[in-house]
Parts: sequence; structure tokens; C-alpha cells
Amino acid sequence: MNTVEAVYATIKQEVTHLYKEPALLERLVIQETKKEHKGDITLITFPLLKLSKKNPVQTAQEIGELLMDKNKFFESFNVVSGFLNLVLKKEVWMGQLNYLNALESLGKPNESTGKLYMVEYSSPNTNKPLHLGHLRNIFLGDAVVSLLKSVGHKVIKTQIINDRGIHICKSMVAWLQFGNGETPESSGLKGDHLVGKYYVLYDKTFKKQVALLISSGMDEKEAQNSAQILKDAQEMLIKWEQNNPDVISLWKKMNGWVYDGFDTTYQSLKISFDHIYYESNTFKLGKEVVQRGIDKKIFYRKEDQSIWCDLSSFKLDDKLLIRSDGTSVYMTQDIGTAVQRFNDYPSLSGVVYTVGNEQNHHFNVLFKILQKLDFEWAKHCHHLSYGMVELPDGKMKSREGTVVDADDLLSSVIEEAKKLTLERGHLEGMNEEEINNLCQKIGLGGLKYFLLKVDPKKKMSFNPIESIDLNGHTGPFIQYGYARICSLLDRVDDYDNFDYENVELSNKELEVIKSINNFDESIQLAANELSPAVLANYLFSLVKTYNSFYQDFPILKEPNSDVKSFRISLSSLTAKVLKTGMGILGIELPSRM
RNA sequence: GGUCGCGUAGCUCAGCUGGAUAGAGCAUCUGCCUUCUAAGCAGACGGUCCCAGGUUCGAAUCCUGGCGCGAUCACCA
Repeated sequence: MNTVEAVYATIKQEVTHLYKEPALLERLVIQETKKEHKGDITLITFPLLKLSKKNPVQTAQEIGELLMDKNKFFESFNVVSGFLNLVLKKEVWMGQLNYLNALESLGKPNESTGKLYMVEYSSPNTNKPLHLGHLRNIFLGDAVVSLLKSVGHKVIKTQIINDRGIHICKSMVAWLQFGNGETPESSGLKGDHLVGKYYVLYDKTFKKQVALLISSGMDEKEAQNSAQILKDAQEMLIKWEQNNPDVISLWKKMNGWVYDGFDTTYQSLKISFDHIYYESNTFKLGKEVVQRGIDKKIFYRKEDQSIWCDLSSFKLDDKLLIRSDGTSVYMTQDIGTAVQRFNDYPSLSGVVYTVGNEQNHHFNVLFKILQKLDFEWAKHCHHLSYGMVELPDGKMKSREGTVVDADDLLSSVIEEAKKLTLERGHLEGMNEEEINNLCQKIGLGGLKYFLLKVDPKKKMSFNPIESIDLNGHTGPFIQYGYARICSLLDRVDDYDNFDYENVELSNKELEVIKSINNFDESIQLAANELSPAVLANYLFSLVKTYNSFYQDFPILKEPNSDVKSFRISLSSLTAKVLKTGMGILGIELPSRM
């Protein structure tokens, strides 16, 4: 138990004892003192009034006096209305620093909880390249993986590749009709971009055909259902499910192109997966599970042979599971995938699906269907829902060409980082490769931080100019703070030995210690809420606090060696916290920039 | 229409299970580089926490009802 925790425990014990009410041990509210008041921690006395039978001020006074009498933690106390502000002795904070410094690893120590989780993220369709929305998904999922690991769980990183269905048939049909055998090699395009090009071409052709039909007198709905190219695609899907060799071989070829393209992007994002699922492999299991559901009378069949699940007990509409032509739908595949996962890893404590909030309803329905099927693990499935990324002038729409491509965005961000870094001119002595390496860290780090700092469940607005701005509440601000500490630490040698008892603390120093003290709590909270934003905001405010302390930090010519080594020690601890925290967010910290 | 989510400074966002005078960044303005990195620091300006009720010592936070925005309710994925 560290020193500050000991203080909290003492207060709770004393107050509990004073009012002879054991329940207080859990219920007492102690918080950090607001900075406009004198004190370090504050006990709120309002909830105690019924027990003390005194007014708020008297109650606070009574407890304050008791605490001063009974032990050695407190320097003084003051009472403001019902708030008891306690000033801790400097030794408490020094002890806290000492304790934190002695820890081998910051963040939660690596004791295993013995629990195994699976986190699904990225999960692209194989008909178009990754875009900005995928980046939010990917960074979020990757950070949640690290968060779960950092509190001691084991985690399997996974993605489900949407490699089948009508959408991929659309690209294939367009490629057959207009492609002239074009390949990534012959066109010089990245595989995913090439396939994406034909998806767009399909859409254009489809619209043209619909417009033609409408102008020949057909009504809109009907025209949309009878465009030839759509019929071609639907026909191809049926052939695909029948294992038609020509269709399968084309499908394999074009998917291969896409995978190569994705791999390149993943590499530049520095992410990887442990286990990849393909819907083409799980949809059959899904159909089997649905069949079993029919046998057990959990589902029902309509006259046209389509299969449905009755969800009226959950106040939801019935859900289609198998089309009348016998092909499966998205839901069928997801049922199969879920079952497959728990077959593969029976010990899973939970699965986290990182998927956009436009699919909230889908996952709600999925989990309910799994419940109806009596899988007890169904309640351990969690949808990590995140909001859409919008551009300053509105939503991204692929049809209107306002999609921000992931590859383009990444390279433009790195380019911009390079421009700004060179302008600053602090990089003398670095060679070309080192500079590229650094700018890659800054660009990617800035982008990650920008997308992670917002609460996942909220939609966010992506401002391309702000994302590459390295000022303010940004990743590079934190990276820069870390680089300054490193450069400072480079210039000193011994900072381990100083007399913890005899160092005078300034307010700024105290604030840094207080901030660092909350590190574990932030990680725990972020992991519980599956929200890297909590951690990101913590790290930003730590750097802000540290910067202000660093500003008047005449370390190299400090006459008092205890003060000097204390400050170095505090800096070193701050660096450790930043490295751990940013590491969890997946953001690299250059030691020089 | 039903369901779910959101609404905090000009803009982008924090605000944890209810706590003191609601906080940051950007933008605007004012100071600060001869010592370790000024991608920085200090300060000013900026608020009907969407509205109305309720719960209580206390509400941006919880509840109810409105208003606004968004998502979704497909034999699309």
C-alpha cells in the first residue's frame, strides 16, 4: 500500500470509528481539493450530517480536529462550508514519489487475471480501400487491446474479413465487363485501390441503367430492382454459393489483390492480428446453426422458404436469417462467426466487437438471437460502438467522392510533419533515414492521438488542417514533452540518491506528483470503459503540468544536489509514465525531436 | 412513426459513480528565448451547460416531458 492510499484508508477508518457506522468505510466521499482552495484532499461532510447531528461546518471541524490529533499525515486543515480540506505533510507526497519510483513497471503490474478476451476490429469489406473511418476503428480497437492487456487480461486480436456477399460480386462483375484483364501490376495501382475502382464503376453503371429504365417509364423502385448489372451481380452470388469454379477463381484472384493492399496499409500503421476470420468460412456454420434453430423450433420458416427469428419478446421486429432463395444474410454470417470463435477458444471471457454505431441495432439483434439459441456466452459479447468521423463540411460519402483514403491521409500527415520539423531546424546531425523515421512517428502518432482523444461513442469531426497541426492538444505535444525530458536526462548521470525527508516541494512539483499518482486509476478507468480517450486526456494534462514545472527548472546549475536529484527523479518518473501510457495508445515516443 | 445516441465558450472537445466560482485546446489579444528543446510557458477575452419541470443540503451530471441533430428499423453489408 502506498502512502496516499494509507492516508485515505486512515481517514475512512477514523470517521467510521467516530460515528460507529461500518457502512461509511465504502461510502465516504474523498476527492482532490479544487485548486482555488488550500489543501490536497477534501472530505465532503454533507452525507455525514445525519450521523454527526451537527451542522456541516461543525462536522467538518470535528473530523478535522480528530484527524490532526490522531496521526502524523496532516499538516493542517481548513473548513469551507461543508468541505473539509486537508493539507498533507510534504513527507506523504515524497513517500508517494519514492513508492512510485521504486515500482518496476508503471501502469498496472503484469499480474495475470487469467482471463482471455477477443477484440475484433478493422474488419473491412474487400471491395474498397481503407478510409478515415477504418482508421478510427483500427486505432480504437488496437488501443482497447492494449488497455485490456495492461490490466492483466490476455487478448486475441482478430478481424473478420467480409470477403463474400453481394458487394464483392459487384466489383467482380464490373471488372469482367470493363476490366480488360487489368491487374495491380499492369495498372500500377495498389490491389485494394484497383478493386475499389471497379466497385465505383459498378455503382456508376448501375445508376446509369436505373436512370435509363426510369426514363423509359418504369417507376423508381422497380428500376432499381431490374437494372441488368445488379441482376448479373445477384446471379454471380448464387453461383458463388454453388462453388462455381470460374466465379471462385476470379473471387480468389481479386480478393488476393485486396489482401496485399491491406497488408501494406497495416504495415505502415504498424498493426497486426493474431487470428483472421473470413466470412466465406463461417457463413456455412451460420446456416447450420440456423438449421438447428429451426429443428429446435427457435426459428420459423415462411411459405416462401425464408427463415426468420421471432424477437417480439424483446420488442424487436422479426429478423430474416435465410433468404427465400436459400442464400444467407449478414446476420447468418455473424451468428456463424460468433459460434466459431467460442468453438476455437472455449475459455473466452468476452468478445469485443469494434464496429461503427450505425450497426447498434444489428448487434443488439445478434446478441438477442444468440441468447435465444441458448449460448451462455452470448451475454459476454460486447459491441464497442463508435461514432462516425465527419469532415468539416459534412459526412464522408463514397458516392460523392468525399472519402478520405487511409493511405493518402497517412502519407500527407507524415509529409506535413516533415515540413514542420525541418522548419524548426532542431535536427542537426540527423541523417535522412533518422529524419524520415522521426517524421513517421510524429505523423502517425499525431493522427492516432487525434482520433483517440475523443470519446468513442461520440461522432467526431475530422479537420485535416488541425490533425496535422502540432500545437495544442495533440500527440506531438506529448511526444515533444517526452523528448525534452529525455534530452534533459541525457545530461545528468546520478539521480537515484537523495534525501526524501529533506526536500522542499514547490507547488508545481507537488502538482506533478499528484498527477502521476492518478496514472493507474486512469488506465483502470479507460480499460473498464473501453475508452482510450480517458487515458489520452490524462496524458495531455500530465504533460501540461510537467511543462509548467519544467519551465523554471534550472537543473544543470542547481546548487543543492538534493533538489537537483529530486527533480531529475521526478522527470524520469514522468518519462516512464508517458512511455507506458502512450505505448498503450500505440503511439511511439521519439527520444529526440 | 418506433428504438437508440448526442446537444457544454466563435470552433473542436474534457467534465469519472451527483459536490465548492463549469475546464482544456484552437482562434483573437498581452507578456516571456544569453543557461537544459519557444512544437513551449504565464496571462486576458470568451458560457442561458438546448428548454421546462422533478428528485435533495447540493444537478452539466440522475428522472420525466418537450425541442433540435444523427443513426437505425432491408430477402444491403
